[in-house]
Amino acid sequence: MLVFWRHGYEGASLATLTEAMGISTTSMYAAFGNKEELFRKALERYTEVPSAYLAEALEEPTALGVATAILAGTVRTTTLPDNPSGCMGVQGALAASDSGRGVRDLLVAWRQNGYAQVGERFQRAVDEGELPPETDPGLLARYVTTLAFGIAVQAASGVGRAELQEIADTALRNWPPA
Amino acid sequence: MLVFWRHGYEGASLATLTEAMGISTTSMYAAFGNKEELFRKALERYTEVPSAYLAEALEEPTALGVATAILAGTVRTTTLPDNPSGCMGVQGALAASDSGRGVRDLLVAWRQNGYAQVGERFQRAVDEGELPPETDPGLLARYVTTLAFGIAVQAASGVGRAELQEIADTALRNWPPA
DNA sequence: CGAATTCTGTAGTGATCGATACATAAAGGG
DNA sequence: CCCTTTATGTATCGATCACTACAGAATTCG
Repeated sequence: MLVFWRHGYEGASLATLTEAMGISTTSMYAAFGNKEELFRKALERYTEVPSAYLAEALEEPTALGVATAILAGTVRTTTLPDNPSGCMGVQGALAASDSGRGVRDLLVAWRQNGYAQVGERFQRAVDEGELPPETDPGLLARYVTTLAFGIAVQAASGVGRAELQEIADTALRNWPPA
Repeated sequence: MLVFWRHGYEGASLATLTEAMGISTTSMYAAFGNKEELFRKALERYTEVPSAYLAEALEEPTALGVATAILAGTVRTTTLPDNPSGCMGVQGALAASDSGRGVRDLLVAWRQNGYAQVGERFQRAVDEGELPPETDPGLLARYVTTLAFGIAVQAASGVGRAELQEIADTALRNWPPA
């Protein structure tokens, strides 16, 4: 997972992957089938562990709490000292060759899924009367995820954790934004 | 340039590149030296043409005008119907293998340069008294570029122009954010 | 303990990568 | 008009890609 995270899908060679996993190519193919399936499993694990902050954030009692937890989790996960900088769901395959289109589409769906979950959570906040009834929960979710993806790109560019957290704080000082 | 824009640096093969340019590999190597130099030239052209909105935006009379023009230009350029979706400066090489580290670092510097230009422009706005003196122009620039990079990721994921422009409008409705 | 079965490492598959050597075609100068 | 020079296309280079065949090691079960 760390290799895919750091180098992306196409930038991670089988040799590097198997060496990091401590197994040989044969064992990897017996266990996963091919490189794309291995990436799918790695993405599942990434979702469950480093990106677990998303599911936890959705359980925050208020919409602002959700947004705050999402951005704080993004900042933390994209700037872990011993892990690659950035978000695997973003830099795993943002652009790819024809052979990597399957994984690229997988990550598009992964990001879309994150957006949809946040949108449903904000819809609930509207339904419950926490957010004004004229609020567009989809737009709000797109706004928060856009900030998160932007933070991920900045982290991949080497921007530090403190500065990114300041950006998150600044953005959410005005809430709801619309 | 379009091939690099669409497939990224490592996802663009020499065969695809030369076919799109209408020349043979020999002519390409005689003219540019190698693939990395070709990418540098393509990035220069990208900066001068599709990304020209940045330089124009910096000449807007107000800081809000600058931010508005940057985000509007980002939305427009990342969702051109006949061009690849997204920003070449982001998806060109966000993650890469070891052999692509040079280009990855080049794009990190490219994004950092964009941030620095915006920061200087906002510093001028502070000096001229347009923005409150306690404003941190660097933080403001990081905020705007974060939104721009986030928009680029969303565009690469297939989000449409109208929705992205709504996000930009929503974000800048509160200005300055800090 | 011994035979069958599962698993793992080594070596090598064709395909494609970026990059070149060589031969041919076009262009420039006397 | 011919020779020199520059530029281009073809065919191929070694390296590496994802992937697999085969053989030996470990394990399981009678």
